[in-house]
Amino acid sequence: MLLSILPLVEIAIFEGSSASLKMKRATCRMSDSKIKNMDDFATISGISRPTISKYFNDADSVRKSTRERIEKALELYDYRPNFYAMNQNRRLTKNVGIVIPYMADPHFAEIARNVENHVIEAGYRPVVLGSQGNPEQEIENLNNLRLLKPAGVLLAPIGRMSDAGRIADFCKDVPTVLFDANIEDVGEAFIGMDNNQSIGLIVEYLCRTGEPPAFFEMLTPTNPNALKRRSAYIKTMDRLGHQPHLIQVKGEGWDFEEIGFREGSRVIADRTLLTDTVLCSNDRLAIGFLSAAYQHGLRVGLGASCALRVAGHDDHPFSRYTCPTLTTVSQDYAAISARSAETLFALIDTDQRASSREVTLYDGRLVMRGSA
Amino acid sequence: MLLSILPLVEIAIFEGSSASLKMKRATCRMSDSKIKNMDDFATISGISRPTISKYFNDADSVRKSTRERIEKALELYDYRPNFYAMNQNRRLTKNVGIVIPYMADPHFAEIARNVENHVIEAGYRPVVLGSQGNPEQEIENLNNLRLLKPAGVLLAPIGRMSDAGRIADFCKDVPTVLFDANIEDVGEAFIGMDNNQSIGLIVEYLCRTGEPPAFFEMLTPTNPNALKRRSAYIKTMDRLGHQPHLIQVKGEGWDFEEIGFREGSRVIADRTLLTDTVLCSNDRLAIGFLSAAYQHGLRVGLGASCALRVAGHDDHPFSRYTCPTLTTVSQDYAAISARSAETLFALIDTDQRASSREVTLYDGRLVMRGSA
DNA sequence: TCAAAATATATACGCGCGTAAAAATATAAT
DNA sequence: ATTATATTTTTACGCGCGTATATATTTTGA
Repeated sequence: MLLSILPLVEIAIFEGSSASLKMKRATCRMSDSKIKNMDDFATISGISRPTISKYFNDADSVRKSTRERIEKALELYDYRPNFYAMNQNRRLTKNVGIVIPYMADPHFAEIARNVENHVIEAGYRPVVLGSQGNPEQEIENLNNLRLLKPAGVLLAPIGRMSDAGRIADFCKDVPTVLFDANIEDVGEAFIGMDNNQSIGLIVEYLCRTGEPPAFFEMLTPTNPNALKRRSAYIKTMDRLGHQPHLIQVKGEGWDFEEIGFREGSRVIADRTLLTDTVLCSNDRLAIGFLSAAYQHGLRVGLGASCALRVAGHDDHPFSRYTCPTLTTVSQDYAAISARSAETLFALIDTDQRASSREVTLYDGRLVMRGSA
Repeated sequence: MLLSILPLVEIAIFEGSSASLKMKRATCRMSDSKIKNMDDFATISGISRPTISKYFNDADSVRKSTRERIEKALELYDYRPNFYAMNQNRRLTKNVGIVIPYMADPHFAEIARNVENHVIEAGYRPVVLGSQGNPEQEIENLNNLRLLKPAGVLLAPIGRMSDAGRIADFCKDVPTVLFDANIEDVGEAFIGMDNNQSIGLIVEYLCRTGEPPAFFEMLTPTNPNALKRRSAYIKTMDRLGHQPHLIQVKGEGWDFEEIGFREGSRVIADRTLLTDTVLCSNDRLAIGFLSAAYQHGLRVGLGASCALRVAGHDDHPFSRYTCPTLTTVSQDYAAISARSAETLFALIDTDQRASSREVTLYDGRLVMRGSA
């Protein structure tokens, strides 16, 4: 029944600058008036509400003397406009939505953090949302963003499972830049990494330093990057004159370490591995695989004493702490997030849609660690 | 200047039941009317707006025939009330805030997920917020929750750095149950784990199966549980007639793996370790320590062939994939989250503050894996 | 000093929805 | 059928703030 639609809302508010907050906190105690709304604040500050409203929209839009009076009052009474009421009847806000596929994945958490900073620096207010790997929640996040009337949205889609149609509908209403994972022809632009280059890089490295790698991946990956990596692997192996060897394991959901561990264990136990080198489609799978190898007594790493080489992809925050540390390809987070933000702000500023959908791909960088 | 206060908002909306959504999606295409608000929907459904409003507040509060008419209309036009406008002038909402210290930590992500489910089951709408380890953002989260007029809040505080005074202020206005980390006398109740019991458990286990453990921890831990664990360690060692040995390392922030790795490396290199057994204050430190041991060629685990035993605390989702897998104490997530939710709902239902602040502590369970 | 330009005020309405009270209607009970 | 009860409708106002317009007050420039 319809009643059981119970939305879950994740909200977190972050204060960029804090010095002023502390000041306010220190002084506001003396006058414990109950400033409930803008009207109250207008009254005690002796300034009309429309002017106060203007100030909060853009502090430089009021006369300097007025601004100083307002800020003096702000130090006495720590009033702040109601964020939700604010957006209710605004034409254009300074809100920028940031939607990522999975909050609990440190990989995405780091990306979000990065993008967030760019948004703050540009004078916008980031609104970060996680879709928890659930395409319906992804749509829900976008619908919810709509209510905040965002100036634009930076969206890293879940991927293959995403409801492309409804996302496209959203993009018609709100300027949206896709990043991390592409959906063909959706959004004004896409910024991501060049899986072709990055996989080529690590496959070449592995081939040069030992046996050609097998490719360990999920049979039906959620992320479209995974599919690109698969074909990039095959292409590179072909180019180097090696026979591609795909290990496509079963598994659904986002518990990649578990899948890497379970299927890695199986592969090792079955002795179906035709090579001593395994390239995993992403670091989280590799982390599980490493654990499986350890438990089977297989020493992973370079050199004669090792039975196996394992490499990953993404430079997951955790890959520095695996045993051995994980050789991988790092994404240029900085460039991707900077460019995504820039692209969106350019769209917002020109107030027009992109004439053509621009796709920007950044190169990965080889990170040589202990595992391969 | 005050202008630079740029709040960051994290929002995610989750649809509990989805069958109805799909149905709506399938049928709403036929009539592409632009239902913008409740007035529009009232008009097309032929029912007055106050009744519609009543329905969305509680579907059972309207006559069955009316309800059916509304739901028939809902299938044709997929209208949903504006969440933010809804809360604007409500006396009491069904919103329940859930605030956790750090979103990107899989440990807290799992706890949040658990609590969330209980809130949904009770017919409330969870609003999950992460404080990113930042006490100001924690306060900001609470302030922001206030705007949503929540029926209650489940708060896992950052800990030692939390602004206890302002949190207490919040608790005066909104029924709040603390969990995971306690702040003395703040909130209506606290539900957590019994660090005394859990540390006693693992210290006893370690002593019985090998050398008494040293305690590896941060000198100035963020989390108050860490302090309890420290004294529990000392107490248990005393009781067992062993000399406590604290290894208190420097380090700030939330990058525990890095601290565990860096300081673990130092301790191992310095040979200041007086024992072959190390109990880490939490799993994330242990994960870093394990990595350090591996890099120093120290074999970790039980048995004669191993040079070191390492144990953790919490049963972090990742501790199943370390090399070796991590022996630890698991928190009773299920019990803690269930009890926290129950306690809050009892408070909400009776509509009165707790007569006395109740503290409930659950036992930990020993998880014997490979590392000790 | 005085007019022109810039800014602030007063006033009013809008956003999308909650909620209260009285009037109208439908249902249940007799 | 009639009365009593339960629901719905009408009407109106409130929440906290954006925004528009006319008016009043500065500030600026000459």
